[in-house]
Amino acid sequence: MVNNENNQSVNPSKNFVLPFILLLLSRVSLHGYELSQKLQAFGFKSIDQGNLYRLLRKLEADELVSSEWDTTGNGPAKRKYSITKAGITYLKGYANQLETYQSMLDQFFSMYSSFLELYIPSFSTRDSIEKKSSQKRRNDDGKEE
Amino acid sequence: MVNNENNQSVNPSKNFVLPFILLLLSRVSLHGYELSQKLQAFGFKSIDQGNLYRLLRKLEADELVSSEWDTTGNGPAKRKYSITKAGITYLKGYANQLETYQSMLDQFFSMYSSFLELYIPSFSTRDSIEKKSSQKRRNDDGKEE
DNA sequence: ATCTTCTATGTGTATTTTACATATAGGTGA
DNA sequence: TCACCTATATGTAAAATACACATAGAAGAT
Repeated sequence: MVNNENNQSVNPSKNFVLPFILLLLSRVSLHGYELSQKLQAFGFKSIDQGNLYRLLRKLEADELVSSEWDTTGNGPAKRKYSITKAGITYLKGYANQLETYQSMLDQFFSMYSSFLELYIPSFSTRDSIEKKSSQKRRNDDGKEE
Repeated sequence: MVNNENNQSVNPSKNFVLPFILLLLSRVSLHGYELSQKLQAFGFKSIDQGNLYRLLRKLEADELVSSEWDTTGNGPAKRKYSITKAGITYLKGYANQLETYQSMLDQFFSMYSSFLELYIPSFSTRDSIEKKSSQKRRNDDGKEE
């Protein structure tokens, strides 16, 4: 799933949750259960717990994250995940993919507005849809290497 | 994949291409090969031809689209697809899903900007990233029913 | 004539991803 | 003790995707 070389899939539908995980871990170390909650707050309404834990072990095997047991605090032991250098590199790559994804959504809604005008003629006189339209943030991912 | 009831998956990573297909067909009837090209223009760099044709047959079985053979024009016969009423209903539903998807991306890039500032201190003085930020288009899908 | 290339629609199947069910175990409060 | 929350994990079915290949009409080149 995480490809060794930079042939990251261009299809945005693949592994959508992955960049969010890496982004969250880039700020602070978290364990799986916390991640699950933060992802829900992000808008992921149905992350499968089992698959999330499996994914984290896979990411660790691919060395995008590292983990250690956290026995402090209450409750059962937690496996605390941190992002690695390789993980940060991948985060940047995934962010680029998500940008193209976002521009596809912009195009979708631009065309979708026209569709609504066709089907609901009164629609164009309403101001509830403000087109975010064309992508401005572009061609700069903050590379410094 | 296309669920009969309105328990459409909330996970935006599923069937990302589907709403784009329905949107394209909402404007004009197209055959598979044309769809494939329009989707590439949309940004889908790697749609699998075989799976696209299979998906279209599946959509027809689910009655979101209908098809008829088009023997006019040159070349081999084309199967011309049109959207159905049910297809339009689903398009609206998928558009709502894509909106939540878009707001997730907004949140991602908002947080990602902070990440870049941490890792590339000079970044904040540059103006190449203009935050599109918070979602404005919301809570109105043009329902008139 | 046949060869290549482009258009156009498909099938077969392996791999990957996702969904759903279930197991284990520590801790808290009724 | 029982229910509930936290926390991690496995087993497996179902769905989606990737990759290979088949068929066939038409156009233009050699």
